[in-house]
Amino acid sequence: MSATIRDIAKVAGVSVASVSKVLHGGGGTIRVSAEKAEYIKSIAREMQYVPNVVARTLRSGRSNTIGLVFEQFGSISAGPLYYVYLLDAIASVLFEKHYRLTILPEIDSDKPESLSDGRLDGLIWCKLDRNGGILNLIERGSLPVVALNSSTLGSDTRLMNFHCDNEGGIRLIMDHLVGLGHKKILFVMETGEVSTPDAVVRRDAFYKIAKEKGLHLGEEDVVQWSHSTTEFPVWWAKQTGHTAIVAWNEAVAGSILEVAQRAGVSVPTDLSVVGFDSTAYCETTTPRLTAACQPIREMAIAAATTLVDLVEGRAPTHLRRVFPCTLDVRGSTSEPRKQS
Amino acid sequence: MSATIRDIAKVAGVSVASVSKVLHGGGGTIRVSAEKAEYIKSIAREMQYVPNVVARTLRSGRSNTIGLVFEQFGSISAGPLYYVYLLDAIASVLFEKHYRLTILPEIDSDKPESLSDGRLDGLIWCKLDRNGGILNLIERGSLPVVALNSSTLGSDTRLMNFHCDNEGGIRLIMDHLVGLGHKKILFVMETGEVSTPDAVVRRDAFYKIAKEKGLHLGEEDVVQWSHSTTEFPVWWAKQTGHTAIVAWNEAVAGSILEVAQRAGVSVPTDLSVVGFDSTAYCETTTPRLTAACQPIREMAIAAATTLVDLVEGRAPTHLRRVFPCTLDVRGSTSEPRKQS
DNA sequence: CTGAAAGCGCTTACAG
DNA sequence: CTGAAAGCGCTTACAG
Repeated sequence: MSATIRDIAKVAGVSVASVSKVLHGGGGTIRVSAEKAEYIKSIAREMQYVPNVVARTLRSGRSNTIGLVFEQFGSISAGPLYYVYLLDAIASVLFEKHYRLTILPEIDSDKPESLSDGRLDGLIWCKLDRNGGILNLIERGSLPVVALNSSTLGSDTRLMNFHCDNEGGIRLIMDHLVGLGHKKILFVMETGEVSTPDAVVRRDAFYKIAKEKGLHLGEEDVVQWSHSTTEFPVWWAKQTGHTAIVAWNEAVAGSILEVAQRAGVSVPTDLSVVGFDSTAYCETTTPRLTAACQPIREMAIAAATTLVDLVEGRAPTHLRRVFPCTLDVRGSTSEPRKQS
Repeated sequence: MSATIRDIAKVAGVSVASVSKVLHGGGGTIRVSAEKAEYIKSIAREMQYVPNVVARTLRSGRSNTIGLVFEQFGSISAGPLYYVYLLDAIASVLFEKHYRLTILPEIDSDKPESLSDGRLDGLIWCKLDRNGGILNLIERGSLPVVALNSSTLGSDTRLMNFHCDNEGGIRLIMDHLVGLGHKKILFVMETGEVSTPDAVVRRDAFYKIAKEKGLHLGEEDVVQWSHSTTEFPVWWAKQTGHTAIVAWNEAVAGSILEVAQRAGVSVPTDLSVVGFDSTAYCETTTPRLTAACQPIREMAIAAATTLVDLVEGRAPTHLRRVFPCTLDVRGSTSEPRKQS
């Protein structure tokens, strides 16, 4: 069909080695005179030669392609921009470095070893869980992997791990709420995301910091709601006395804002709501959402950059990088209503 | 490093052909007894065999990978969910059919022929422009390509083309506005997206339909603003007499809503604003955005499905599919203020 | 029913 | 300075 290096060699009357050298560099000892090189190039142009990258990959063992695994890729179109920022930042880095980006479906946990099937040079895994045994297989595998937002991994792994300081973020939130005068605070997780690494770590930080502050918050102050949040009105009717909600991420916080409005609950007058992530999404809610901010783009850029370093044989300086969070105070939090 | 088919053949004492047959199916005439097959499989498991997909691709000419080209990938993180829906829908279809999805950087228009470098079985191209000469090269090339939202392509191409009925959408918008009593309407494009196929087609439809309705709208009723829209207050101060704005997409409409609010212009009381696309984004603006709705997900699903059909040798039924638009009336449009 | 062998298109040590 | 040849790991006609 399309011309190969061999076809060109034949037409030009030289060896395939010379053609390879001229067209693709490489080839240590080969040397070709300038005129001959020009000639080969002209023939290649004439024959509309397109190098077969698959063959080169097979031979060289390098595909110049990085894989990306999103746990719950579906949530990308939910509205909040967390995953979108991630994708955008990773893509920018990779494209600039002349890598391609392949989105993988959620991995069949039976055979993660099939990731080293030659198509990928490395992998970025978002929200990798320490459960599931995938972890061991990945560590054993030959494929360089960088974890992103997989806080529960702990430090007992040789996997590169980039995540934000979730505890620090929750601390900022709690400082803010307690500073406003809130004492009874509810932490909301989402059914189906209960075992998401970040969610778990944030919940634990919630307990820990509440205790530090002498708030006496316990299991009854942590709930799991489904995205459709029929639970909210029921909960509100129970008059539990909570004056503020901390949602584990901005998506959940956003849907709480909506349901609260429909239920006639006024935010922040009746109830303060705080989220986590703080993308531009928080500017579009009504009221605008107070949220802990993690530097998603920066984290994604660091992860992608490091992975490429790893692939190209440059040793990374640290195995683990934790990014500090900040707090963006917007309109969804205020002092609690006077106790009635 | 990792075991190959040949290693297994050696250990099992059979031919590589048999191993290939047992492990990957295929191989027409080969027949292997049940016990021998079991034995081979057990050896493979023992040796932790992982098939090299790159080698298979080189041999078979099929990569099971589809490429996706977004013109202006950067805009994905701007907020509106148009591109996100597209990505999500395409990914779902491909994953289900066991294809991988590779995001490509914007293509070097010098050598689109390098797309057929063996790594892709097909390509989905969003917002492909008829300019640039890429078109011809693609048509000539051996790679199956499906265009998505590339309305300006016209019907003189043998490229598959899936797009919405932009003119129909603009007609719905104009019917709505004129029905409310608007006569002087501004069409807003975005600098840098002026040559985007959809934008061009929508602008032309705007002219055409305005004329049909006897509105006498001309060049002074179409403007290009930059995303930072410093232009809005300047334009508003000129008192042009426009009572409604049609933005070429929801992103532009959204930023107009913001700037208008900052400029103290009340929407829809002082000014009606309409957008195009109508993703969930339109529910998050203040006020909620009236917009023409194109069935983005459905279109993306159709495009991806058809491309896979094409790749796998099933002939598509039509070369071109146009999807009708609808109108989602929300809070950003109302009757014009009484003329003063 | 099974195996030996060619070949997908490239790169790269090696020999001249 | 240049070319012939092996080999990346697989698949598949072909011969036995």
